Amino acid sequence: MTRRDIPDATVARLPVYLRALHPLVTAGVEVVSSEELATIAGVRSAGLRKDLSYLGSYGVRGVGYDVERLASEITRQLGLQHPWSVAIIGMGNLGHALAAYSGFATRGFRVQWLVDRDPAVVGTEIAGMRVVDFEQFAATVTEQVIAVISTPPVAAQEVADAVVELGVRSILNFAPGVLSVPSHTQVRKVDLATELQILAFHEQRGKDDARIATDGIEASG
Amino acid sequence: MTRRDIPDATVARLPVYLRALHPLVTAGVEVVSSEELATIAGVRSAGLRKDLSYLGSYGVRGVGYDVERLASEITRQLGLQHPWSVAIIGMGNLGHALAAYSGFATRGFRVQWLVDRDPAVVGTEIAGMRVVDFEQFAATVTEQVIAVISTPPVAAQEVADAVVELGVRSILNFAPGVLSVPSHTQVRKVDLATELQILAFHEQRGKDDARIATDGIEASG
DNA sequence: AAGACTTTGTGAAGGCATGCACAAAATCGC
DNA sequence: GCGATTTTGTGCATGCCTTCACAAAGTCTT
Repeated sequence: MTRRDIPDATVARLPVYLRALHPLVTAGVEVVSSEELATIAGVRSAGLRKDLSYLGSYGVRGVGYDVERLASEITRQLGLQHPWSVAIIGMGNLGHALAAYSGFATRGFRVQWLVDRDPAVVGTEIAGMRVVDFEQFAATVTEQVIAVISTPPVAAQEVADAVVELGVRSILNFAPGVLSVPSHTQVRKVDLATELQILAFHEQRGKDDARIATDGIEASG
Repeated sequence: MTRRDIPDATVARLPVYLRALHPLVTAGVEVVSSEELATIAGVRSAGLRKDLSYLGSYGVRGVGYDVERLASEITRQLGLQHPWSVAIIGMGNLGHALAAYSGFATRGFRVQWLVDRDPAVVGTEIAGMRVVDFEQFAATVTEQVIAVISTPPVAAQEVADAVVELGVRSILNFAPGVLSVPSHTQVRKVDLATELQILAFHEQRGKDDARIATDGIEASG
């Protein structure tokens, strides 16, 4: 059982497990069963066990998983031992909210740059950080950085090209529309209106179906 | 070919196609081939054709798809002929940004309620709308409504219970963590930190893989 | 009117993910 | 110590989604 090739579906769930583990770690719980953790995470226990098996064998039969060890193993696998630097580009409403979002810091990320091209915004302070223009950003980037694009749609491609040019290989894109990037660059997209439209479809169909989970995150009550 | 049971994966892409069609409609383009539209939407043409085939036969062989007809058909299928009412609950940074987000209005949604429980926030105006408390919201809801939960994590479950009680059957949840809802209620989740963590995993693995698409939205350039 | 050309719609195949069911492995009680 | 009990790890079956490849169906040219 090599630790290479973890299925994409599993990778997408590891953050969920990590999050589910966090309160247990804090509460000092030492051991958790796949059944319990699956309930917290909103998945099936068999799937959880299979997912964890890709990381190696970190459970004890008849007992369960060592909470702390499992959390640290997932953290390691996700590459979150050291925080990642994040640049938020586009300081509109959304960029503003993202800059102030505390969830990044608590989950392994450090927002290091707030970038905008509007001279009226550059130099102002948002959530305790000074907004810089793209040139200043480009001049100060040294390490690996994840770019978050929260510009208006028309500017998104241009920004993507520019950050790729800087060596960025991971982009989280909030602007609707498709980004063209080189093959070595990964893009994840969050489109709020799309999410609502999917909900609308099912709500309209209504009655028959329902309970469709995005990532298998939801549990019934 | 009944028009029931459209696969989930297809439903999730219909909004993308609709968005890709929009500029074509605006530009007055009359016909588009699956190849062209697939490029715009960032998918493969074969998959696009299969997806569209679930809606019925709206293309003409040797020609392509009538842009306007296709757009209106997808709009109809998604249930977007009439705008849906949306309530944003939790007027923190994110709720604030969502309230001001223009993308909802242009894509079939009308934000009708901004809800918060902080008395200091209730009554204030955000993006031209007055913030109400939950009681006022509950008292004025009549029609179908989609609830967007942008509260802190600890309040999310409580809010979910409350809106379900009001008859809401569709929830878009920005709060990390699992929501327990009755089986007739659908929840979609957007977790920003999770998205970054997935990026971090691939960036760390680096080199070998990359170009992993969230929804198959990205195109290479 | 017929043949060349284009593009859709779809059957079939392959790959991936999920869920089941159970053997393997550990603890606990006596 | 040994059998009962618990819980993991995983082989297998099932179902879903994607991709391929091509026949069907239309347009265009001559």
